[in-house]
Amino acid sequence: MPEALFRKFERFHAFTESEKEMLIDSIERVEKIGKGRDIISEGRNPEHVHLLLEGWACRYQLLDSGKQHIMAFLIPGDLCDVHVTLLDYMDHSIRAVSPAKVAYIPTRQIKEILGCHQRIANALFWAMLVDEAILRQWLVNLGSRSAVQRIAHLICEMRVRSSVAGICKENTFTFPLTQEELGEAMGLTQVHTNRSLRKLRDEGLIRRDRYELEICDWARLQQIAGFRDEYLHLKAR
Amino acid sequence: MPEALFRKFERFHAFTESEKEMLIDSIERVEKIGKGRDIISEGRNPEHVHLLLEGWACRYQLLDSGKQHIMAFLIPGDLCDVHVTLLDYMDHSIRAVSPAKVAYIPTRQIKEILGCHQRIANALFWAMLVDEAILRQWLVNLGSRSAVQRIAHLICEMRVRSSVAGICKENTFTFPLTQEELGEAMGLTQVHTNRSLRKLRDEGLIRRDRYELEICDWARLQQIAGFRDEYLHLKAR
DNA sequence: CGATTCGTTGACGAGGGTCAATGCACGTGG
DNA sequence: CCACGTGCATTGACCCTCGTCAACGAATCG
Repeated sequence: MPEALFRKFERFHAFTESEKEMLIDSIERVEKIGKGRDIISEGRNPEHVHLLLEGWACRYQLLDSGKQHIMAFLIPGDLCDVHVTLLDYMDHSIRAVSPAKVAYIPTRQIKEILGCHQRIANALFWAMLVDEAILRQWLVNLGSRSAVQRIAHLICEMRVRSSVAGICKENTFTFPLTQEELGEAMGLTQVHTNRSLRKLRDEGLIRRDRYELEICDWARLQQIAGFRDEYLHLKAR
Repeated sequence: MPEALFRKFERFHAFTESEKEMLIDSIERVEKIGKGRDIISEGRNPEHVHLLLEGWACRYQLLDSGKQHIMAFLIPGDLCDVHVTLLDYMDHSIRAVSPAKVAYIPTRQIKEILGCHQRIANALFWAMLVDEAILRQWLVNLGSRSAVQRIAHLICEMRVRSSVAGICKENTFTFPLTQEELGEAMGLTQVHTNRSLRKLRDEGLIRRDRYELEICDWARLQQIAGFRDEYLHLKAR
């Protein structure tokens, strides 16, 4: 089931069949989550770690102002909250931005794996470090780039990550965000997000049909965004 | 020597004397780093992990535009780059923003500790998770708050972290940033940073004397910033 | 078939960027 | 001790990106 996870981890090191089986066996159950529903809510420590199998999700936080800010997008193969194995408190929430399918893995199991299976533990650790690197890039994005650049950069990132997860065919992949959500992530209003997207479209860089996104000029899109993929640590070693 | 590190880790769990000794013994040497000098540069994988003992440092990245963006501030007790134990590539640089003292720990030693000493490994893991949580808050900061709020929020954070590290007396602590650096971190120009700082000063919230910063109204500063310290995971368990 | 959600467009204003000059505290060398 | 240079903070004038408010379309769904 979690092919996307294995594909991602192969960047770090390939798992043996028995390791894969162990991971699959640790899945307690799989659930479908409706679009817009929370997978985990801020506050308490859940008893499961969640692995996204299908669809997109986002980390987000509610603000005093009533607005919310999106801090990350998760795609198939991403673990939502290895955090909770060590932190006693979720400091943000995660919700599905499209219909999603989620695997529930008991926290206990993850702890056991972390303790007993060095190789898998390292892979999880590695995945967390990459997540952190992504977070840093988002920070640079918000802090130092214009609206158009920010959006272009996010598109570049999600395209590469989708490729790694095996859900990007040619130059087209699923990008199931409303302009409002895209704005919430990029620190922009929905209106300005709309205009910026339009610029990218008018320049012939991207095309959108419903929630499918096609990249028409990959080289120029990267260049405009200032995107370089090193931070995703793709090179298999 | 690394009292700040131990103080910080106590939030997670107290170390035994032998564990402390092991960490101290793993230090190969200690070096002074001049203000503005790089501790590690983007690119290759160094053979040491760096522990900050005195002074502040920052993670930063150079941009195509020639500008740079600061993605984190490090204070005594912070490990700069546990990353390099698993990632083969530093995707950003770290430099001293004030004169600093840095302990060099061979990567090999850290790997050994991660493999053999579960408790210490967990503590390192925990520290990384907290760093990630901090990063997420910075993201919210840049994405959803005004200049004054951003700066106020950073001040709140650094005050709490300084307390934990044991380098904040009463309401005063060392805040060795130029307005330019502060701006580079908050996504603002130096000029606007100046005006925003002035507002905080005029409102009687903070006072600055050289690089000492005094917080005059802690409650209101937090309120303006929208600061809540949960994300720092302070509660000792 | 409305009802709702999401995208599109316009008008206007404000927060923050840019450019540039000035002041102030140093540290250094003569 | 003064002269000078340098790094940093301060302030003003002006402009542009992006936010706000609001209305209208288009698509989807029960």
